[in-house]
Amino acid sequence: MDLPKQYDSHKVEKKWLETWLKNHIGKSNVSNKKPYCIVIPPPNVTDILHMGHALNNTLQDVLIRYKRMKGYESLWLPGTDHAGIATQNVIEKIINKEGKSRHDYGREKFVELVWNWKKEKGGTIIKQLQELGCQCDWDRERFTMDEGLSDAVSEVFIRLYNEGLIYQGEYIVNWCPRCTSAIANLEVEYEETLVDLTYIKYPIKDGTGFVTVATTRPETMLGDVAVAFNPKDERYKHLKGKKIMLPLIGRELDVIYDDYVEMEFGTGAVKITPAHDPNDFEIGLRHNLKPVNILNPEGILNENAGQRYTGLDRFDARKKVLNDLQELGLIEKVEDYKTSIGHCYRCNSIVEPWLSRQWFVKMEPLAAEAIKVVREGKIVFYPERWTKVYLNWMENIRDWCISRQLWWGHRIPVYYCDDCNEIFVSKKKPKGCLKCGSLNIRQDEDVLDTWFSSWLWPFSTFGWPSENETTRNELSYYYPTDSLITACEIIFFWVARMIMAGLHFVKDIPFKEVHIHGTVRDEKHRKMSKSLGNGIDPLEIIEAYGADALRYAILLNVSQGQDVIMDTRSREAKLENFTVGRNFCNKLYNAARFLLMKCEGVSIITEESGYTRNEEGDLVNDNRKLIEFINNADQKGFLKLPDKWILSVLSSSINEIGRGLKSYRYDDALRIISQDFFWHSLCDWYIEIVKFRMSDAENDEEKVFLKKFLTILLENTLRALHPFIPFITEEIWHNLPIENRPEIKPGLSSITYIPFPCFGNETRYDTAENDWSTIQELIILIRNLKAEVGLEGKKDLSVIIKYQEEKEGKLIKDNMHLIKDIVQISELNADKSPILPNVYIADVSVNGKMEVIVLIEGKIDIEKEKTRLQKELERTGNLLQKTEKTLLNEAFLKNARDEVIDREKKLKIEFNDRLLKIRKLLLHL
RNA sequence: GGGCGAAUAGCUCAGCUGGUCAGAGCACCUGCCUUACACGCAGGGGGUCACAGGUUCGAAUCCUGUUUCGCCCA
Repeated sequence: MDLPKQYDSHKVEKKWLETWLKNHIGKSNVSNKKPYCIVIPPPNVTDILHMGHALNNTLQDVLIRYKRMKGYESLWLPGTDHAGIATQNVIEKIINKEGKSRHDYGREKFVELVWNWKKEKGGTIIKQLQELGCQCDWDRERFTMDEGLSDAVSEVFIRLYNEGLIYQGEYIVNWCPRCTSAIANLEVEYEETLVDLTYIKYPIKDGTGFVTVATTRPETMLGDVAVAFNPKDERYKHLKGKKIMLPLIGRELDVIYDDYVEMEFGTGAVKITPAHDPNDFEIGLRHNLKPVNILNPEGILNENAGQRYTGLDRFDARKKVLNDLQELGLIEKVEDYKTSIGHCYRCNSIVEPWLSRQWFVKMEPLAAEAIKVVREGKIVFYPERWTKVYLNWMENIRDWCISRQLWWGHRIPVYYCDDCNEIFVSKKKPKGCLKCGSLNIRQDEDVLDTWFSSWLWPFSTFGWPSENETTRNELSYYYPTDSLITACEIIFFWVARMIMAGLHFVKDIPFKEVHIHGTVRDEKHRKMSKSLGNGIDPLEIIEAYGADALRYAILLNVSQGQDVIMDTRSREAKLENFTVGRNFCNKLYNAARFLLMKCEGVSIITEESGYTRNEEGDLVNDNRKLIEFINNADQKGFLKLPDKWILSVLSSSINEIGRGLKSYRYDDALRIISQDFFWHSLCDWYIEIVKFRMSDAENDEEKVFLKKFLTILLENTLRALHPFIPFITEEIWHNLPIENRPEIKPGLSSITYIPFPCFGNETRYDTAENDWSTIQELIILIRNLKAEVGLEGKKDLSVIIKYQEEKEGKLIKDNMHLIKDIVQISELNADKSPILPNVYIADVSVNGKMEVIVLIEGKIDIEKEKTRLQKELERTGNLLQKTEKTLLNEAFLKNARDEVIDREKKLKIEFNDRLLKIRKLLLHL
C-alpha cells in the first residue's frame, strides 16, 4: 500500500461531496421510524458563508447525522430568506453603478431584476453549506418568496387582519432615510456616542425674556410645536398661558405642563417635536398638538422646515441651524453629552424617528400562549438562562411594525377603493372593490418585514396552509420539529416569533428545544464583521485544512453557550485556530493507514463489529457476534489485559457522546472520543502495544484475532466520529476490510447509514481498567526515571519492580513482557524483596505500594536526583499533612460522609507509605 | 437606567449536584526523523482559580459586595 504521509482533504472531500449530493444522501421522507427534524435558520439569499454560519450549521449537522445513525428519520430542512432590505440594497448598488436608480426601472422591472439576480447568484451560500458537509435534504430547499411560502404569508396576514390583530396607524417609527423604509424597533442598533447638547434660547412672546431648551438634534426645532415643563417646576410656573416664539421660523409655541419632563435634565424646559421624537409624540397626543413633519423620506428637509432650510440634508440643516442661531446670539452654551444613537442594522445609517402611516401587529394576544409553553417547559432553552431573557421580552412585548417601504418582498395584501374608500384584504388582486364594485382600486404599496415570512418557517416549509395530503402527513410527522439551533441575536427577531406563529396558526409549538450557541468573536471579543475586517473566511480554512478540520476545531471550541474566541491578527494566526482540527485528521488518517497496512489479509463482517440487518431489512445494533468473538478469543487466551481495557474504554467513551450531545455539549462529546479515547488511549498506548504483540504473537490465529480486533476498534471509532468529521470518516471506512459492507442501494454504501455504535455492560471490564492503570503508572514511572537522568535512549537497562502484595506481583509478572517492550529496556524483574546493588535510582508509585528501581552502571548526577526526590518528598509531605489535619478535625469526622472519611484515611496510609519509601531512597543516595 | 454572562497556566477554555479538581489543547523547555503520523513520540516547567468579606468541618465551586470586560433590553 502506497499512501502519502499526510492527509489530503481536497480529493477526499470533493469525492464524497459529489457522491452524497448525487445520491441525495440527506433525503428524508415520512417513514415508520421516529422522526428527528431541524429547520435551518435560513441565511439571507445574499449571504456568503462566514464563521457564524460555519458554527451554526456544523452544530446542526452533527445532530442530524448522529440521530440518523441512531435510527431516527433525520430531516434537516434547508433554505434561504429573501432579506428585503439587504437584497434590495445589493441590486440597487449594481444599478447605481450604471447611474440608475430603482425608480428608473419602475417597480415591476426592478423586482424582475432582483429575481434574476437571485436565480443567478442567490445559491452561493447553499453550495457553501454543502462544502461544509451539511447533510440537508437539498430537494426540500425553500425560499421565503417561493409561491407556497408567499401564500402562507398572505394567509397569515389576512387571518390576523380579520382577527383584528393587524392595524394601520400614524405612529412614530424608526425610519432609515437611506433605505427609505420604516424598520422595526428590534432592527435599530444603539451606539453610545458623545454628542453636543446645545442650549438654545427661545424668546417669550411678551418680550419678558427667554426660555432655554437643550437638544442634541437642533435641526428638529424646525418642527417644534410647544415647549414643555414639569408642572411642579417653580421656575416656570409664571409662563402659564403665555406663548413662546420659535426662532428661525417665527411660529408661536404653546406652553404646556407634563409630568414626563424631568426637572433636573438640562434647563427643565423641553422643546416638543411630535413628528420626530417618540416621547414628544406621546406628549403631543396628550395635549392635542398638531405635529409638524419637517423631513421627507430621504431625510431631506421639506417645506415645513421653512424656505431657508427646505431641500437640505438633515445633517447640513443641523449645521445651518446652529450657524444661524449663533448669529442671532441665541445659543447659550454647548455641552458634551453621552447618548445612544440608533443605527439601521442593515446599512448602519442613523435612524430618524419619523411620523408615518404603518401596519402593525398586536403582539400581546399572541404572546400569552408563547409565554405559557416556555414556562411549562414544553419548550426548553439550552443553556437555561435564555429562558429568562425570552420571558422578560415576551412579557414586555410591543407591537410589531411590519410594513416596509421597499419593493422586494411580500406586498401587503391590502386594497384601497378610491371611490368608496373601502379597505379590504385579499390574497389575489380582486377585479373590483368588494363593497362598491368600482374598478378604481389599488394595492398597498408597502411590503412586509422579512421576518413576517421567517416566523412561519417551521411550517410554511412543509407546505402550510395547503391542505393536501403530503402537507398534512408531513406536518403531523415532522411537526413540532425537535431542535432549533441559533445564536442569541435572533431570539426576539425569530425564535420568539416562531413560537407565537406556531401556536397561533398550527396550534402547536414549532420545536421542543432551543439551543442558543455562542457568537464567534475576535481576540478583542468583537463580533466578526465585514466592516471591521476581522472575519475569518471558512472557505479559506476549508481550502487549507479541509471541512473536517474546520468543523473539528469549531466543535472543540464551543463550550455550551459560551462565545467562541478566535485570533484574527494575521493569516497565520487565523489558520492557527484550526490546526487542532488539521492535526487530528492527520492523526486519524495515519493511524488508519498504519492499521490497514498491519491488518492486510484479514477482514471482518459487520456482525463482528456490532451491527446487522434485522428482519425488516433495517440496519441495527447487535453486539452478539462481537461478544462471541471476544469471548472466544478470551477462552483461547488471546484476549489480554490491554485488549479488555481498550474495549472497555471505547464502550464508555461512546456512551459519553450521547450524554454530551443530549445537553448540547459538543466539546465534551468530541474530546472524549477523539482526544481522550482515540488519540491518547488507542494511538498512544494500544497501538504501540499491538506493534509488539503482532511480532510476538505465538500463532497465526492470535495474529488474526489481533488484526480483526484492531479493525473492529477502528470501525467503531469511525462511526462514533462520523457526525463530527463526516468526510474523512467516510473515506477511511470505505477502505476498511469489511466483507459485507451494507449497501443503501446497489453500488452505494455510506457510513452515515450505519448504526451509531452502542455498547452495554458486556464490553465493560472494570478490573481490567484498574489493572491497566497500574501498569500504565509503572511504565510512566520507568520512563520518567530514565528521562530524569538522561537515559531516554538507553536500552540495555535493568529495572526491578518491588511490590508488596501478591496480587500486584502477579499483575506485574503477567505483563512483564509488555512493560519491557514498551519502555525499551533489556531486563525487567519483579520481586517482593529484591537484592539491590549500590548504584540505582528509584521512585515510588502514587499509592506508595510499589517501587520502580532502575539499576544503572557508572555515575549519575546524585545531586540532581537528590533534588528531585527532595521535591517529591516535600509534595508528599504536604499532602500527608493536609489529610492528617483533616482527620484530626472532629467536626470533619462528625459531619463528613463516611465515604469521604474513608477515602481520607486511605490517603493518609498511602501518603505515609510513599513518604517512608522516598525517605529511604534519599538515605540510600 | 434594568437584566444577563465572563474573570482559572503566556493564549483558548474544561472543571455538572461543595471533599485528589487545580485540568485539557496550543505555546514554552529537554530528549528523540523509535519499521503510521515531526500536522509526530517521550519527558518537563508553569496558576494565592479577579479582589474583599461571609456560609461551612471543608470553597475555584454556594452567598454578599467591589473591580474589569462583554452582551442584551429600555
